[in-house]
Amino acid sequence: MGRAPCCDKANVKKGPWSPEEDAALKDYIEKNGTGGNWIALPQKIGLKRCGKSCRLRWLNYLRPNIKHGGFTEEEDNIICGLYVSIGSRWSIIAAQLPGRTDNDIKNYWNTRLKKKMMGRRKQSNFNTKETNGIDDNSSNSLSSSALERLQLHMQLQSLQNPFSFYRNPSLWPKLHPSQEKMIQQSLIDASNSNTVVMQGQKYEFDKVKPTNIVSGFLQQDISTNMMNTPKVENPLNNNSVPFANFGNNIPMHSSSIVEQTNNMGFQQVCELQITEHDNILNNKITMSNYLPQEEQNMAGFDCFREMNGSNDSSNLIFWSNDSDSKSASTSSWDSSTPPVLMPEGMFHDYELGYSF
DNA sequence: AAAGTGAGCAACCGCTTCACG
DNA sequence: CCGTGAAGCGGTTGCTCACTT
Repeated sequence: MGRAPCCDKANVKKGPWSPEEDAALKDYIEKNGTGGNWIALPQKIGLKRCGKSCRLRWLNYLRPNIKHGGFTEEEDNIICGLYVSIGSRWSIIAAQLPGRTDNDIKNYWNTRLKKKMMGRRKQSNFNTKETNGIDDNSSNSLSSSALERLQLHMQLQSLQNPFSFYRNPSLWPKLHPSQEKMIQQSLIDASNSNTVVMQGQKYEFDKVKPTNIVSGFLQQDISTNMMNTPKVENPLNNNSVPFANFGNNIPMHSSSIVEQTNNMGFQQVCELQITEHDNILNNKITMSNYLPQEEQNMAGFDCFREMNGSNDSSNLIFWSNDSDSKSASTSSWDSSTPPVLMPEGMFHDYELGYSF
Protein backbone atom coordinates (compact mmCIF):
# COMPACT_ATOMS: atom_id res chain seq x y z
CA MET A 1 0.00 0.00 0.00
CA GLY A 2 1.78 3.05 -1.25
CA ARG A 3 1.14 6.67 -0.51
CA ALA A 4 -1.67 8.52 -2.18
CA PRO A 5 -0.78 10.08 -5.52
CA CYS A 6 -0.32 13.82 -5.55
CA CYS A 7 -2.94 14.22 -8.24
CA ASP A 8 -5.51 12.28 -10.19
CA LYS A 9 -3.27 10.48 -12.60
CA ALA A 10 -6.14 9.60 -14.87
CA ASN A 11 -7.11 13.19 -15.48
CA VAL A 12 -3.76 14.84 -15.94
CA LYS A 13 -2.01 15.31 -19.20
CA LYS A 14 1.49 13.90 -19.54
CA GLY A 15 4.22 14.35 -22.05
CA PRO A 16 5.58 17.43 -23.77
CA TRP A 17 4.08 20.81 -23.00
CA SER A 18 2.31 22.71 -25.72
CA PRO A 19 3.07 26.39 -26.36
CA GLU A 20 -0.42 27.20 -25.09
CA GLU A 21 0.18 25.44 -21.81
CA ASP A 22 3.54 27.13 -21.46
CA ALA A 23 2.01 30.52 -22.09
CA ALA A 24 -0.79 29.92 -19.60
CA LEU A 25 1.55 28.79 -16.86
CA LYS A 26 4.06 31.54 -17.49
CA ASP A 27 1.44 34.21 -17.67
CA TYR A 28 -0.24 33.11 -14.48
CA ILE A 29 2.94 32.84 -12.44
CA GLU A 30 4.27 36.14 -13.65
CA LYS A 31 1.06 37.84 -12.60
CA ASN A 32 0.18 35.94 -9.46
CA GLY A 33 3.22 33.97 -8.39
CA THR A 34 2.99 30.32 -7.45
CA GLY A 35 0.98 31.07 -4.35
CA GLY A 36 3.21 28.69 -2.48
CA ASN A 37 1.19 25.75 -3.62
CA TRP A 38 2.11 23.98 -6.79
CA ILE A 39 -0.49 21.30 -6.35
CA ALA A 40 -3.32 23.81 -6.51
CA LEU A 41 -1.79 25.81 -9.33
CA PRO A 42 -2.93 23.84 -12.38
CA GLN A 43 -6.53 23.98 -11.21
CA LYS A 44 -6.37 27.75 -10.84
CA ILE A 45 -4.93 28.10 -14.31
CA GLY A 46 -7.17 25.51 -15.85
CA LEU A 47 -4.34 23.24 -16.88
CA LYS A 48 -4.77 19.49 -16.89
CA ARG A 49 -1.34 18.98 -15.46
CA CYS A 50 0.08 17.64 -12.27
CA GLY A 51 1.38 20.31 -9.91
CA LYS A 52 4.76 18.69 -9.90
CA SER A 53 4.82 18.84 -13.64
CA CYS A 54 3.99 22.55 -13.55
CA ARG A 55 6.72 23.19 -11.04
CA LEU A 56 9.26 21.32 -13.13
CA ARG A 57 8.22 23.08 -16.30
CA TRP A 58 8.51 26.46 -14.66
CA LEU A 59 11.82 25.81 -12.95
CA ASN A 60 13.49 24.10 -15.85
CA TYR A 61 12.12 25.97 -18.80
CA LEU A 62 9.79 28.90 -18.30
CA ARG A 63 11.50 30.74 -15.49
CA PRO A 64 13.18 34.00 -16.55
CA ASN A 65 16.90 34.09 -17.29
CA ILE A 66 17.16 30.40 -17.95
CA LYS A 67 20.04 29.41 -20.18
CA HIS A 68 19.89 26.33 -22.37
CA GLY A 69 22.88 24.65 -23.92
CA GLY A 70 26.02 26.48 -24.89
CA PHE A 71 27.97 25.54 -21.79
CA THR A 72 31.21 27.42 -21.58
CA GLU A 73 34.59 25.98 -20.74
CA GLU A 74 34.39 27.79 -17.45
CA GLU A 75 31.08 26.16 -16.65
CA ASP A 76 32.52 22.79 -17.65
CA ASN A 77 35.29 23.36 -15.19
CA ILE A 78 32.96 24.24 -12.39
CA ILE A 79 30.75 21.25 -13.01
CA CYS A 80 33.71 18.95 -13.27
CA GLY A 81 35.26 20.26 -10.14
CA LEU A 82 32.14 20.07 -8.07
CA TYR A 83 31.16 16.66 -9.36
CA VAL A 84 34.49 15.20 -8.36
CA SER A 85 34.15 16.87 -4.99
CA ILE A 86 30.56 16.32 -4.03
CA GLY A 87 29.15 13.93 -6.57
CA SER A 88 25.81 14.09 -8.26
CA ARG A 89 24.29 16.80 -6.12
CA TRP A 90 22.99 18.65 -9.09
CA SER A 91 21.00 21.24 -7.23
CA ILE A 92 24.11 22.39 -5.40
CA ILE A 93 26.14 22.43 -8.57
CA ALA A 94 23.37 24.33 -10.34
CA ALA A 95 23.34 26.89 -7.57
CA GLN A 96 26.87 27.85 -8.58
CA LEU A 97 25.89 28.41 -12.19
CA PRO A 98 23.41 31.24 -12.59
CA GLY A 99 20.74 30.49 -15.15
CA ARG A 100 21.42 26.78 -15.18
CA THR A 101 19.06 24.20 -13.82
CA ASP A 102 19.95 21.02 -12.05
CA ASN A 103 18.19 19.03 -14.74
CA ASP A 104 20.15 20.75 -17.47
CA ILE A 105 23.44 20.18 -15.74
CA LYS A 106 22.58 16.58 -15.00
CA ASN A 107 21.73 15.95 -18.62
CA TYR A 108 24.80 17.78 -19.81
CA TRP A 109 27.03 15.79 -17.50
CA ASN A 110 25.49 12.45 -18.40
CA THR A 111 25.52 12.99 -22.12
CA ARG A 112 28.61 15.05 -22.82
CA LEU A 113 30.84 16.17 -20.04
CA LYS A 114 31.32 12.73 -18.54
CA LYS A 115 32.41 11.39 -21.89
CA LYS A 116 34.78 14.25 -22.29
CA MET A 117 36.30 13.45 -18.96
CA MET A 118 36.27 9.69 -19.35
CA GLY A 119 37.69 10.05 -22.81
CA ARG A 120 40.80 11.53 -21.29
CA ARG A 121 40.77 8.90 -18.62
CA LYS A 122 40.56 5.99 -21.02
CA GLN A 123 43.25 7.35 -23.22
CA SER A 124 45.71 7.81 -20.45
CA ASN A 125 44.70 4.67 -18.61
CA PHE A 126 45.26 2.34 -21.48
CA ASN A 127 48.81 1.42 -20.67
CA THR A 128 48.45 0.89 -16.95
CA LYS A 129 45.45 -1.35 -17.47
CA GLU A 130 47.58 -3.56 -19.64
CA THR A 131 50.08 -4.16 -16.91
CA ASN A 132 48.37 -4.07 -13.58
CA GLY A 133 45.97 -6.89 -14.25
CA ILE A 134 43.21 -5.44 -12.14
CA ASP A 135 39.77 -6.51 -13.04
CA ASP A 136 37.27 -3.72 -13.34
CA ASN A 137 34.67 -6.00 -11.86
CA SER A 138 36.53 -6.02 -8.62
CA SER A 139 34.90 -2.76 -7.76
CA ASN A 140 31.38 -3.90 -8.22
CA SER A 141 30.49 -3.00 -4.70
CA LEU A 142 30.81 0.66 -5.47
CA SER A 143 28.00 2.60 -6.98
CA SER A 144 28.65 3.72 -10.49
CA SER A 145 28.83 7.31 -9.36
CA ALA A 146 31.28 6.61 -6.60
CA LEU A 147 33.39 4.37 -8.75
CA GLU A 148 33.33 6.90 -11.52
CA ARG A 149 34.52 9.64 -9.23
CA LEU A 150 37.14 7.42 -7.72
CA GLN A 151 38.37 6.42 -11.13
CA LEU A 152 38.46 9.99 -12.30
CA HIS A 153 40.26 11.04 -9.22
CA MET A 154 42.79 8.27 -9.40
CA GLN A 155 43.34 8.53 -13.07
CA LEU A 156 43.92 12.21 -12.90
CA GLN A 157 46.21 11.54 -10.01
CA SER A 158 48.33 9.14 -11.98
CA LEU A 159 48.28 11.46 -14.94
CA GLN A 160 50.02 14.17 -13.07
CA ASN A 161 51.88 12.12 -10.51
CA PRO A 162 51.36 14.59 -7.73
CA PHE A 163 52.28 14.26 -4.08
CA SER A 164 49.25 13.00 -2.30
CA PHE A 165 47.61 10.84 0.23
CA TYR A 166 47.97 7.78 -1.91
CA ARG A 167 51.38 7.37 -0.44
CA ASN A 168 49.89 7.45 2.96
CA PRO A 169 47.67 4.39 3.41
CA SER A 170 47.28 5.06 7.10
CA LEU A 171 44.87 7.83 6.26
CA TRP A 172 42.70 5.69 4.07
CA PRO A 173 39.43 4.16 5.00
CA LYS A 174 39.34 0.39 5.08
CA LEU A 175 39.03 -1.00 1.61
CA HIS A 176 38.21 -4.23 -0.05
CA PRO A 177 41.50 -5.96 -0.90
CA SER A 178 40.90 -5.60 -4.58
CA GLN A 179 40.15 -1.93 -4.18
CA GLU A 180 43.26 -1.53 -2.11
CA LYS A 181 45.26 -3.26 -4.78
CA MET A 182 43.82 -0.99 -7.39
CA ILE A 183 44.77 2.12 -5.51
CA GLN A 184 48.16 0.88 -4.48
CA GLN A 185 49.00 0.18 -8.07
CA SER A 186 48.27 3.80 -8.69
CA LEU A 187 50.79 4.64 -6.02
CA ILE A 188 53.43 2.56 -7.66
CA ASP A 189 52.76 4.28 -10.93
CA ALA A 190 53.03 7.62 -9.28
CA SER A 191 56.17 6.99 -7.35
CA ASN A 192 58.75 7.43 -10.03
CA SER A 193 59.52 11.03 -9.40
CA ASN A 194 59.76 13.35 -6.46
CA THR A 195 59.00 16.35 -8.58
CA VAL A 196 55.72 17.25 -10.15
CA VAL A 197 54.53 20.12 -12.26
CA MET A 198 51.03 21.30 -11.57
CA GLN A 199 49.25 24.37 -12.76
CA GLY A 200 52.41 25.73 -14.22
CA GLN A 201 54.36 25.33 -11.03
CA LYS A 202 56.96 22.85 -10.04
CA TYR A 203 56.53 21.06 -6.76
CA GLU A 204 59.12 19.02 -5.04
CA PHE A 205 58.59 16.48 -2.30
CA ASP A 206 60.24 17.48 0.88
CA LYS A 207 60.58 16.31 4.43
CA VAL A 208 57.58 15.55 6.55
CA LYS A 209 56.10 18.43 8.45
CA PRO A 210 53.66 18.43 11.29
CA THR A 211 50.34 20.03 10.63
CA ASN A 212 47.54 21.06 12.89
CA ILE A 213 44.22 19.38 12.68
CA VAL A 214 41.35 21.30 11.26
CA SER A 215 38.26 21.42 13.38
CA GLY A 216 35.57 19.00 12.42
CA PHE A 217 37.85 16.52 10.87
CA LEU A 218 40.29 13.85 11.78
CA GLN A 219 40.85 13.58 15.48
CA GLN A 220 44.13 11.80 15.40
CA ASP A 221 47.69 12.93 15.33
CA ILE A 222 48.58 13.04 11.73
CA SER A 223 51.90 14.73 12.20
CA THR A 224 53.77 11.50 11.68
CA ASN A 225 51.63 10.55 8.78
CA MET A 226 51.60 13.76 6.90
CA MET A 227 52.50 13.72 3.33
CA ASN A 228 55.61 15.39 2.22
CA THR A 229 55.08 19.07 2.03
CA PRO A 230 55.31 20.48 -1.43
CA LYS A 231 57.86 23.12 -2.03
CA VAL A 232 56.63 25.91 -4.22
CA GLU A 233 59.38 27.15 -6.41
CA ASN A 234 57.43 29.98 -7.92
CA PRO A 235 55.35 32.22 -5.71
CA LEU A 236 51.63 31.79 -6.06
CA ASN A 237 49.63 34.63 -7.39
CA ASN A 238 48.93 36.85 -4.45
CA ASN A 239 45.84 38.21 -6.07
CA SER A 240 44.07 34.91 -5.84
CA VAL A 241 44.51 34.09 -2.17
CA PRO A 242 44.06 36.16 0.95
CA PHE A 243 47.45 35.17 2.27
CA ALA A 244 47.27 37.60 5.12
CA ASN A 245 45.06 35.14 6.93
CA PHE A 246 47.81 32.61 7.04
CA GLY A 247 50.96 34.44 7.70
CA ASN A 248 53.63 32.39 6.04
CA ASN A 249 51.37 29.43 5.65
CA ILE A 250 49.97 29.24 2.20
CA PRO A 251 47.31 26.78 1.26
CA MET A 252 47.78 24.90 -1.95
CA HIS A 253 44.55 26.13 -3.41
CA SER A 254 43.19 29.61 -3.65
CA SER A 255 39.63 30.62 -2.98
CA SER A 256 36.51 28.99 -4.33
CA ILE A 257 36.23 26.57 -7.14
CA VAL A 258 34.21 29.09 -9.00
CA GLU A 259 36.87 31.71 -8.74
CA GLN A 260 39.73 29.37 -9.18
CA THR A 261 38.54 27.65 -12.25
CA ASN A 262 38.29 30.84 -14.20
CA ASN A 263 40.76 30.76 -17.03
CA MET A 264 41.80 27.23 -16.25
CA GLY A 265 41.87 24.44 -18.73
CA PHE A 266 39.87 21.32 -18.14
CA GLN A 267 42.84 19.28 -17.06
CA GLN A 268 43.99 21.98 -14.72
CA VAL A 269 40.72 22.00 -12.92
CA CYS A 270 40.91 18.29 -12.41
CA GLU A 271 44.40 18.70 -11.05
CA LEU A 272 43.02 21.23 -8.70
CA GLN A 273 40.45 18.74 -7.53
CA ILE A 274 43.10 16.20 -6.75
CA THR A 275 44.80 18.76 -4.63
CA GLU A 276 41.56 19.61 -2.91
CA HIS A 277 40.97 15.97 -2.05
CA ASP A 278 44.45 15.61 -0.78
CA ASN A 279 44.13 18.63 1.39
CA ILE A 280 40.88 17.50 2.86
CA LEU A 281 42.10 14.02 3.48
CA ASN A 282 45.19 15.46 5.05
CA ASN A 283 42.96 17.63 7.18
CA LYS A 284 44.22 20.87 5.88
CA ILE A 285 40.90 22.20 4.76
CA THR A 286 37.27 21.41 5.18
CA MET A 287 34.29 21.29 2.93
CA SER A 288 33.63 24.90 3.72
CA ASN A 289 35.71 25.58 0.69
CA TYR A 290 32.86 24.32 -1.41
CA LEU A 291 29.71 24.37 0.58
CA PRO A 292 27.83 26.41 3.08
CA GLN A 293 28.15 25.15 6.59
CA GLU A 294 24.94 23.19 6.58
CA GLU A 295 26.07 21.26 3.54
CA GLN A 296 29.37 20.21 4.85
CA ASN A 297 28.29 17.21 6.81
CA MET A 298 26.35 15.92 3.87
CA ALA A 299 28.76 16.41 1.07
CA GLY A 300 31.52 14.06 2.00
CA PHE A 301 33.47 11.76 -0.13
CA ASP A 302 30.70 9.37 -0.69
CA CYS A 303 32.81 7.20 -2.83
CA PHE A 304 35.04 6.39 0.09
CA ARG A 305 32.11 6.01 2.36
CA GLU A 306 30.67 3.48 -0.02
CA MET A 307 33.96 1.74 -0.29
CA ASN A 308 33.81 1.32 3.40
CA GLY A 309 30.56 -0.50 2.94
CA SER A 310 28.64 1.54 5.42
CA ASN A 311 26.63 4.67 5.71
CA ASP A 312 27.84 5.09 9.21
CA SER A 313 30.12 8.03 8.86
CA SER A 314 31.73 7.31 12.20
CA ASN A 315 33.50 4.40 10.59
CA LEU A 316 35.67 6.76 8.67
CA ILE A 317 38.36 8.33 10.66
CA PHE A 318 38.37 11.44 8.57
CA TRP A 319 34.65 11.85 8.79
CA SER A 320 33.38 13.37 11.95
CA ASN A 321 31.50 16.34 13.30
CA ASP A 322 28.13 14.90 12.49
CA SER A 323 26.18 17.09 14.80
CA ASP A 324 24.27 19.04 12.22
CA SER A 325 22.95 17.30 9.18
CA LYS A 326 20.65 19.81 7.67
CA SER A 327 19.31 18.79 4.36
CA ALA A 328 20.59 19.78 0.99
CA SER A 329 17.16 20.76 -0.08
CA THR A 330 17.65 24.22 1.29
CA SER A 331 19.87 24.73 -1.68
CA SER A 332 17.29 24.57 -4.34
CA TRP A 333 17.16 27.01 -7.17
CA ASP A 334 14.08 28.79 -6.07
CA SER A 335 15.01 28.86 -2.46
CA SER A 336 14.94 32.27 -0.91
CA THR A 337 18.47 31.73 0.29
CA PRO A 338 20.29 29.88 -2.42
CA PRO A 339 23.64 28.53 -1.41
CA VAL A 340 26.62 30.25 -2.81
CA LEU A 341 30.28 29.69 -2.44
CA MET A 342 31.22 32.48 -0.13
CA PRO A 343 34.75 33.65 -0.64
CA GLU A 344 34.75 35.47 2.64
CA GLY A 345 34.02 32.24 4.45
CA MET A 346 36.40 30.13 2.55
CA PHE A 347 39.21 29.96 4.97
CA HIS A 348 37.75 30.05 8.37
CA ASP A 349 38.58 26.44 8.99
CA TYR A 350 42.19 26.72 8.14
CA GLU A 351 44.63 26.57 10.89
CA LEU A 352 47.83 25.76 9.10
CA GLY A 353 48.43 25.17 5.50
CA TYR A 354 51.44 24.48 3.46
CA SER A 355 54.56 26.31 4.38
CA PHE A 356 57.48 27.48 2.43
C1' DA B 1 15.03 5.90 -49.48
C1' DA B 2 14.25 3.09 -45.52
C1' DA B 3 15.71 1.03 -41.37
C1' DG B 4 18.70 1.05 -37.54
C1' DT B 5 21.25 3.35 -34.00
C1' DG B 6 22.65 6.54 -30.70
C1' DA B 7 22.82 11.17 -28.60
C1' DG B 8 20.42 14.77 -26.43
C1' DC B 9 16.97 16.35 -23.67
C1' DA B 10 12.33 17.06 -21.54
C1' DA B 11 9.58 15.00 -18.48
C1' DC B 12 8.26 11.57 -15.17
C1' DC B 13 8.71 8.65 -10.98
C1' DG B 14 9.36 7.73 -6.50
C1' DC B 15 11.93 8.57 -2.46
C1' DT B 16 13.46 11.97 1.02
C1' DT B 17 13.08 16.15 3.44
C1' DC B 18 10.66 19.98 5.16
C1' DA B 19 6.96 22.59 7.23
C1' DC B 20 3.11 22.83 9.79
C1' DG B 21 -0.84 21.66 12.64
C1' DC C 1 6.66 14.13 19.17
C1' DC C 2 3.88 12.54 15.43
C1' DG C 3 1.30 12.52 11.17
C1' DT C 4 0.40 14.50 6.86
C1' DG C 5 0.89 16.93 2.64
C1' DA C 6 3.86 19.64 -0.30
C1' DA C 7 8.29 20.56 -2.15
C1' DG C 8 12.74 19.12 -3.50
C1' DC C 9 15.79 16.07 -5.51
C1' DG C 10 18.21 12.62 -8.33
C1' DG C 11 17.63 8.58 -11.18
C1' DT C 12 15.33 6.94 -15.06
C1' DT C 13 12.44 6.80 -19.11
C1' DG C 14 11.03 7.70 -23.52
C1' DC C 15 10.60 10.80 -27.39
C1' DT C 16 12.84 13.29 -31.17
C1' DC C 17 16.15 13.97 -34.41
C1' DA C 18 20.48 13.45 -36.71
C1' DC C 19 23.52 10.35 -38.51
C1' DT C 20 24.94 5.86 -40.40
C1' DT C 21 24.37 1.62 -42.87
